[in-house]
Amino acid sequence: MITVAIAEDHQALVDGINLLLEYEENISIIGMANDGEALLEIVRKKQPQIVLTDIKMPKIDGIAATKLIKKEFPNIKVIAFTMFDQEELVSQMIAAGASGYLLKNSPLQEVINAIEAVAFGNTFFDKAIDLSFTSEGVTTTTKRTILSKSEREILRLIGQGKTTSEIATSRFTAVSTVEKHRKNMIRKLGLSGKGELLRYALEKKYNF
Amino acid sequence: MITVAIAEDHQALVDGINLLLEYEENISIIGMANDGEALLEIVRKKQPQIVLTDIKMPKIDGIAATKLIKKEFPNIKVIAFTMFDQEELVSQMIAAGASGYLLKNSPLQEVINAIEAVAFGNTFFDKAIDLSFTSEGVTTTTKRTILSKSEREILRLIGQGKTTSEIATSRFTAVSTVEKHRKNMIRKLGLSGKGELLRYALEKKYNF
DNA sequence: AGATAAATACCCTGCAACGGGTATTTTTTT
DNA sequence: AAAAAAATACCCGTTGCAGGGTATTTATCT
Repeated sequence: MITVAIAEDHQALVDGINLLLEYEENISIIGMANDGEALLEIVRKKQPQIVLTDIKMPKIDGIAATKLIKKEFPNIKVIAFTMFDQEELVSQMIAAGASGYLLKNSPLQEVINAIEAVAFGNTFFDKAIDLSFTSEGVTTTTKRTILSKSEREILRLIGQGKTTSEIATSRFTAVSTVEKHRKNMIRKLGLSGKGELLRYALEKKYNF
Repeated sequence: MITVAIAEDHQALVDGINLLLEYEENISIIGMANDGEALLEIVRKKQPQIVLTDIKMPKIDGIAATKLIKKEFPNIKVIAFTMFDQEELVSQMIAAGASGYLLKNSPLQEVINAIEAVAFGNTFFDKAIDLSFTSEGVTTTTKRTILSKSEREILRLIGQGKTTSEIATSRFTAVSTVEKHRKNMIRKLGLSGKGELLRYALEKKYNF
């Protein structure tokens, strides 16, 4: 019997998965949560073998939740179940310790396949996911382009719609400094073009 | 027997609804589509009594699809099933002729309730929907700030990260035209500032 | 203590996006 | 057929963001 906990803020989808697994003899859902905090509670109490989690969630996002789970219970396998197939998110989930990654626009049957594959010790990544970028760096994960503290703060402000000069004022630094951070981030993240950094900031924001 | 057609681009959710309705004796799903175009085909061929449709969909969105369906088949009832609870969208769906509006973060059981209510001739709106704005204007709906067809198309392309000149090229129009549409949208939507239109486009897209 | 990374701040260039007009043609609605 | 709305295209000017440098101070990590 495989025990599973689900975290997902779209109740309709949770219900759907429940219905699907109701007739699966060897899979049992032992807990459901609508946010990351509730998920952690369930995990601590019931220690499922598999956690199926959304990335974009209230309170604690899926990436942070995964890190915490893997830290406390390295044996629990985590599968991401999300709408986003951005490389960044996939790689962050892998870095956090996820064993699988499912997209919501794939058939529900895939959920069963993924749960069984991961329970068996394999990894399971949706076929739509481009894993090319991991080929060289799966083991060395945390070497990836990581933003510095100031950069992340500025990125957050960009995501809130602040302009460069507003950010400079609120941080008591020069406009040129903020601009420099912007450029460095663009370079680090491999972006190009006018709106791309804002786009990136927004994708991260909802995002999780 | 109530006949239903579903349009929804998240296959997982379609599968979930299918599972749910499998054991409902008096509801039968006679067609499924992943985009608006396919939905219209199904509707024309099979003429279901109820159409359950997402709003954000490829090719033809739920609002446009609803208008077309209600124009050709006024007796077919349309229920919106979406993640968005924006006033704007709700009122557009009502204007388009929808009889119900469900949010994806409500229990799946609600789908059955809505289908049955609407099939019976009632309307069904998710309790999370704020309908206060309709009190004065249900009949006169179409007075709201609504983007035109070209504007929406351009907004979609903006959301995809296309620049003005790329959009102009792909639409075989002048750059100045696209710029004009941008400005008009900014005015209509009450926005201001460089990235705001992109931000708006992205917020609508993921909408969520 | 020495090396490395981060944060700070400035230079210059170019262009895409905004903000404000006006005007013509096409489509849609009445 | 007339009126209204949408789509087309152009004008002007301003500014913020990006792309390319360089350089100094402050943390941080061996």
